[in-house]
Amino acid sequence: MQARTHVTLEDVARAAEVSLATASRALNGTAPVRQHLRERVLRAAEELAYTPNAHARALAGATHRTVGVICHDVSDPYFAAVAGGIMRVAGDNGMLVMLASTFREPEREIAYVSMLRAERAAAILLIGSGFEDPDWERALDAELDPYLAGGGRVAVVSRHRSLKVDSVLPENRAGAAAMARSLLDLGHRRFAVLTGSQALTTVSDRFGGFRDELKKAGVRLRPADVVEAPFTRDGGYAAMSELLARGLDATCVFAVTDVMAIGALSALREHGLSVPDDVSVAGFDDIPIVRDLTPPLTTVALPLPQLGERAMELALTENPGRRRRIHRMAGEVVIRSSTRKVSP
Amino acid sequence: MQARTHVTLEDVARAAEVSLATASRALNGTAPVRQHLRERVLRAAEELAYTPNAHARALAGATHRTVGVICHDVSDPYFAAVAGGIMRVAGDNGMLVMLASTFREPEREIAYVSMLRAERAAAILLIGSGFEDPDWERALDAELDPYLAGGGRVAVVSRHRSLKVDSVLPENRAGAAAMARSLLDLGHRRFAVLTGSQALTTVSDRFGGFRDELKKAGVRLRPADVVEAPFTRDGGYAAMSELLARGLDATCVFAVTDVMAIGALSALREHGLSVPDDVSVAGFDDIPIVRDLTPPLTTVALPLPQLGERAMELALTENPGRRRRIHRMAGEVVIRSSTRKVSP
DNA sequence: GCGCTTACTGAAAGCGCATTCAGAATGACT
DNA sequence: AGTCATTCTGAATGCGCTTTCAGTAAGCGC
Repeated sequence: MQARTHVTLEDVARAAEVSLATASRALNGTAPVRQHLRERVLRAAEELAYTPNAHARALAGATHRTVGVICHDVSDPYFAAVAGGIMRVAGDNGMLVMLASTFREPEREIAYVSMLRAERAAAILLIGSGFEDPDWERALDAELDPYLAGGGRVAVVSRHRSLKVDSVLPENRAGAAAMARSLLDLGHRRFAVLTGSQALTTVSDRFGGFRDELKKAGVRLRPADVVEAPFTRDGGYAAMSELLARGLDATCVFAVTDVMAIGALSALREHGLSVPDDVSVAGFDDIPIVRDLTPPLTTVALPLPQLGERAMELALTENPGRRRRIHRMAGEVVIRSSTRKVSP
Repeated sequence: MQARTHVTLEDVARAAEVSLATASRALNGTAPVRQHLRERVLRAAEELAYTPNAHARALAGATHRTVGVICHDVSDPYFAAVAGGIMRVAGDNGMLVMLASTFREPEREIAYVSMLRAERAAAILLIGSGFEDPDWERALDAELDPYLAGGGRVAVVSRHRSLKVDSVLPENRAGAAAMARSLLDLGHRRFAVLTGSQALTTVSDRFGGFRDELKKAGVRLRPADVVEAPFTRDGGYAAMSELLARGLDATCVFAVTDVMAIGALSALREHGLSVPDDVSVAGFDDIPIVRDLTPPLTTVALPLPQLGERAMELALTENPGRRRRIHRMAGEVVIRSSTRKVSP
């Protein structure tokens, strides 16, 4: 690096012919400063294009207006939507958001928490399910504990087992159960499920809620009816293809995320099957795009941006008792055209 | 805020019974430290769950490993894809990304640059077209100049007029022209265009490239064939609806972004028109989802993640001569099923 | 004009770290 | 053993800012 000679508060003070302390007070309004002095300071700052050094500021005790957000992948519409909500309220509160994508590598998650800790971020938000390996979750706890002890705020979205930390929890189980009921009401009795790793609470809740509701109605899900695949469009495509390859014996396919459902739709189309005439498809999340698919996807709608907004608000809000606050958000079944009454 | 009593390097040094300086050197490996001392320091740091204070570090002269990214809206698939690329290379280089969404408000953009400047971010990346009002662009320059002077790095993606700063430029004009040629080759002669504000270079390049290429072929675009709307799905929907309301007299609709094309597709569908049988539709960008639409969208494919990657690389790369480096990236026409030969 | 309160102002003390500089310890040679 | 180069180590300084703390000047009543 080169000189990097920045304008400092001292330069401003000198130009305005006041002391450092007065300049600081004039700029921040932390204490009364006589009119003409204040003006001189403000003018000097303006002329010198002074920008306070956030590091010096944070070091000197002013609280740092930065929050960290960790998700799996911003380019996934689900995270993008949640992140959008977070950034909106962060922006409204004058906060800067540091966003990190782990690309589903636990090492990165830990590393990012550590960096965020080093940044003394005012809050850390973890979005989306954790990792399957309990060792990683423990390592995460170990990283988070001292942060919390040091006064840091942590909030998680859709991440169950996480320590005693503020949480925004979509009601995955109830939503999936409601979807199962809707599908049963349409007359479906033979189902297939496209799922992600069961080790993730989001998945096990959605899957469990769906399966249990079916069971209540006397409908069984055979192991062969359930395919596990990565949480991506291609994962959904692959899972659906596998199902198709072994001869699909279901009138309805439920994917635990919309993104997977999109892949499924594509596989079905390629296979010459019509949705919903030959088979119904339902998803979960209601990411914005699914409204515009053909056919528009039946899904469990989650208020994605609000998930992020609530989490950010929780993290920004004082929590005197240090109790774990949980904010549950219901999902709502939205029947669109990818599902239909089963033909008798 | 409360106590926030953090473990400091001094604590570690004391626990390891060495001096501050030695502890620092052992932890950073900036100078040789005798084996047994180093081990003691490392162990102490481990036990105390020490995390260096990034602010103190940055203040003391170590370069700060943080980059700022400003876009219009992360939840837009275009920005999400570019941001994904940025975050990938940032992560690989141990950098933390601060992402800000302006929601298309110029005040926010300026405010964010200022905050990023205060954070002494190693680089600032501006993604997407600037604002229409030249005053804002000037204000932005004024904010950026001292940053550059102070050794900061700035890179922009798809933002023409911006000062002498490293740029990654998709070839909007050429891409649109190529698309026009493809469409002409399919026999189309009557076109409609869905556009954003012409004041944005991205838009005027795409629109201009398209229009000029048509003109070369002797095909005129009447003002009534061009509708301007916001850069969103709903903008595209509204623009298409307007066109439809006045009686669409075109065999092919070109939208300057895929996101707008998605809205257009929806409006067309609602209006009972079939794509591509009644009308062809083409977009620009090739955001991931358009492959899965029905029909899959014909579009100009831009390597979105690479746009971000290149920009980040430019910003991370030393630029001794301080010359403006421009990295152009070509778009490629991808014909899918939303366009067809015009029926005679 | 004196004492007292109130309103500002400035000098100085850190915040936590990297780093310089001087000094101590070690080793290699004569 | 004595000299000198080499390798480590620690005390001290400063990064830019906020914030005490100890004033100084102004305002007021008498």
